[in-house]
Amino acid sequence: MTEKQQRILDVALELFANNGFDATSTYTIAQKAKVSEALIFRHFKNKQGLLDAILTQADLRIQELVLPIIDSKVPREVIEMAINLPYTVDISDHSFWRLQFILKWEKAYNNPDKMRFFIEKLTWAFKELKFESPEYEARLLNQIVDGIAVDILQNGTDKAMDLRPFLIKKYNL
Amino acid sequence: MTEKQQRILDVALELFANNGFDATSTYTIAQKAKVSEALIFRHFKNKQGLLDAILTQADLRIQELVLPIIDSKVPREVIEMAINLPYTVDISDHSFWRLQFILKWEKAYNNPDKMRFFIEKLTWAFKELKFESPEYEARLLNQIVDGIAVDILQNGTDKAMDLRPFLIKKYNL
DNA sequence: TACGTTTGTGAGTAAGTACTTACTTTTTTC
DNA sequence: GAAAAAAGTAAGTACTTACTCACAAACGTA
Repeated sequence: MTEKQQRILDVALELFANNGFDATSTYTIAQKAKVSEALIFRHFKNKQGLLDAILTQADLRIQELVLPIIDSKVPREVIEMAINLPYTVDISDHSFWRLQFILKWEKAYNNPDKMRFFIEKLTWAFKELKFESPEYEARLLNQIVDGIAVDILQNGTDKAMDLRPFLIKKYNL
Repeated sequence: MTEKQQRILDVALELFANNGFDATSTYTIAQKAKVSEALIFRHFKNKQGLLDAILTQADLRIQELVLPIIDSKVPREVIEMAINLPYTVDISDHSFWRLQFILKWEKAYNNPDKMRFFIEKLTWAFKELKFESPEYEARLLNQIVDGIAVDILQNGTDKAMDLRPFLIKKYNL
């Protein structure tokens, strides 16, 4: 991956995340990345290929973020890490996460199975902690975490209420 | 509002909600609505005006849905209605709600204040019910309801887990 | 140093795009 | 029932879009 290639990906990610895929032209991407428009097509075949390349890099980053939770053997820790998840995302990664959530609204990119292992791990943790309905608890917490992430991404870290202490207490951690 | 005008709005809503605003051309809208493309511009001035008209109708429908909750004087009922909210939305209104959530990702349309009265009512209800942190509880429930709505809209009523009984029990209603 | 391969570009192109104009038809109003 | 207003359209226009192509520069390797 050359430097120009990565620059194209970075610019495209930012523009896709903030203006949307369809509202972003390859011409604009080329200009902002300071390369010729043709280079985009040389490297990524077409506009769709550009998005695919971004999403391939994306999947790695997502796994990276969720892996410590999947790997943990301490139920309490799993729940706590899940609650903290949306707050630990670096601001420089916000564009990337925005794109992730935006694309979920397009059928082709909405893959609920992606979060399966995460939900299963939560279920396991709640079961270990003797919660009455681990499956429901897991689903609920997953939705809460998702909701908090959306809130932070849409309104900024500062405007979003920090629910961590409240949730930690609620779950008796 | 003539029949053709309403037909344009209906078609535009569906296309905007499923393909996105930018990916939907006025030509396609006209074709599906079986009117000339020029009629769209005659009635709604431009493409943006078309979206604005849709959103004006939208605001009324949203208020309609939330009003019974705002009006209720029974705390228990307020919480219960809030929990049920996403499940009571008619399937024929799904396009409309999808658009609402999609547009939230564009700064110009993201107005967190829209939900203020709803959150304030929840806060009031939790306070009445002697919950320890009514503000936090309200925010959390708002996010849960939002999350459930997203889940239903993205994955369908059937695939989404029904969390109602679980939540009703959790809140001791 | 020669040579194949990769990286890069300027100048296209065909197919959209939102929107306008000049005009006709229908409806309303007195 | 005539005149005014509103509803409707076909055929454009100016511009943007994703994408191609012919060619040049840089690079790896023998």
